[in-house]
Amino acid sequence: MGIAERKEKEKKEMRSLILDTAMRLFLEKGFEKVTLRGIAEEIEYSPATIYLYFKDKNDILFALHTEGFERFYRHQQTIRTIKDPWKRLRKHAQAYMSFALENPEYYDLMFIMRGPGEKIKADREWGAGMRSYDFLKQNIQDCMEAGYLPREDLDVAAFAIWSFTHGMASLIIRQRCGMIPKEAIPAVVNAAVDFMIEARKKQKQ
Amino acid sequence: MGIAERKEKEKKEMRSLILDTAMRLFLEKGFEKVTLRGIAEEIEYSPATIYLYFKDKNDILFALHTEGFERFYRHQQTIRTIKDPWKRLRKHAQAYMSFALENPEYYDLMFIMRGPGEKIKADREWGAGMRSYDFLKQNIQDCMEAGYLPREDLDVAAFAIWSFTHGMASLIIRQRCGMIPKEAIPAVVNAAVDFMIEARKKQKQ
DNA sequence: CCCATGACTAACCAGTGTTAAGTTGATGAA
DNA sequence: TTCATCAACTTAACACTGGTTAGTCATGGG
Repeated sequence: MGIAERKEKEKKEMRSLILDTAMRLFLEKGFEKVTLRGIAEEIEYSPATIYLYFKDKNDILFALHTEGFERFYRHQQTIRTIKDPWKRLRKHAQAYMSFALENPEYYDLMFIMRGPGEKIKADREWGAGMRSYDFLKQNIQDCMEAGYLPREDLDVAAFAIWSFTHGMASLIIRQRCGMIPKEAIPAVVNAAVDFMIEARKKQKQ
Repeated sequence: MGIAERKEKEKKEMRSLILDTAMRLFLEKGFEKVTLRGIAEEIEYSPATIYLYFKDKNDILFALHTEGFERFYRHQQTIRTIKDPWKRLRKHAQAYMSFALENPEYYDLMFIMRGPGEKIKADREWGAGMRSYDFLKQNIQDCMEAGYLPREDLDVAAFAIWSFTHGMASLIIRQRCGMIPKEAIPAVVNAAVDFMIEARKKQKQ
């Protein structure tokens, strides 16, 4: 089975070569500026070759989309081990931001870009996103139960916190923060998390 | 001067007809999906006619961009009359959100879309945005001075609050809130503002 | 009657997604 | 060793779309 096996591997490699290149072009050119011909040229194959590995252009964006949520979820899981719910929530926000800032292309695709086909809503695409959202909600609930946060509407709290981190991430990624010098951004983000979340901590009674 | 005057008026009307139509198409089709041919068809003129009123496509986006910041600033000014800084800050957030939700096309263009020509940064484009940002900062400072907020870093506080509202606005506009039923959105937004801002209020000592 | 102005027609040109048809080189049976 | 097969890959084209412009025409003020 050596040969079939090797071919299988090569096929996978080609797929991820295309995927990686597409993602890199996203980063560089942004937008729908990613073109099949562009990808093809970059990997030094003909445009038609790509169709041997992907159904069409959307299929590529789709694959990147799911891949993004996969990475995102894995990235979040690093905070699982933190015992104290409050510390965990804070790290949660930090992890969110570090994912966004270290993977701006993925973040953009997942949370900012007008979707490749807006119809895919109830699909397992959303499922992957939901998994992460539920993880956040669980974390907030733990904080409420531990007395760190007043027992308010869980959905509202989750939406508020998510909005806050997403707001920072998308302002930075879409370059609306001209007033903040680039090198100061991580510090400002951290301070903002303090301002918004840390300062909201209720002393355990 | 009757004739020249009338022609002047007609020219202005045509300009804003094009602008309005372009903006409406933005709303409907979104994206860079706005095409000169599309606008032309909509206003029932030939594509070439548009070039009599605008240099090129970017010129149109540009005009919409400035128009957007103009409206935005005017919208914000309605809260000027509120005396109590804390009430004013809360209304500020609400006004931000109502602008965003009532003018999603403008909001998208101004704060989310990858800019039509990213280079225009230090320009008066940014100036118009800055004016609104400074207004927010002033409001926050008033709250600090009135003892409603602890005297922390003003820039951090402004960035945090802006991020929060922008996060809500952009999640909603770019339809990442599948978990919230459409009709519940205004209420959730309000509750989130309470959660994030209202609850952060420090009693005057 | 002249011609400036506003508008239109028609086309150009550069892309873009996509596909049909051909080429080639390795694979594996005869 | 030979050679049909087949998958990978390419070429070339199709069918569009979109921004843009050159050339043309009608109308109405002077």
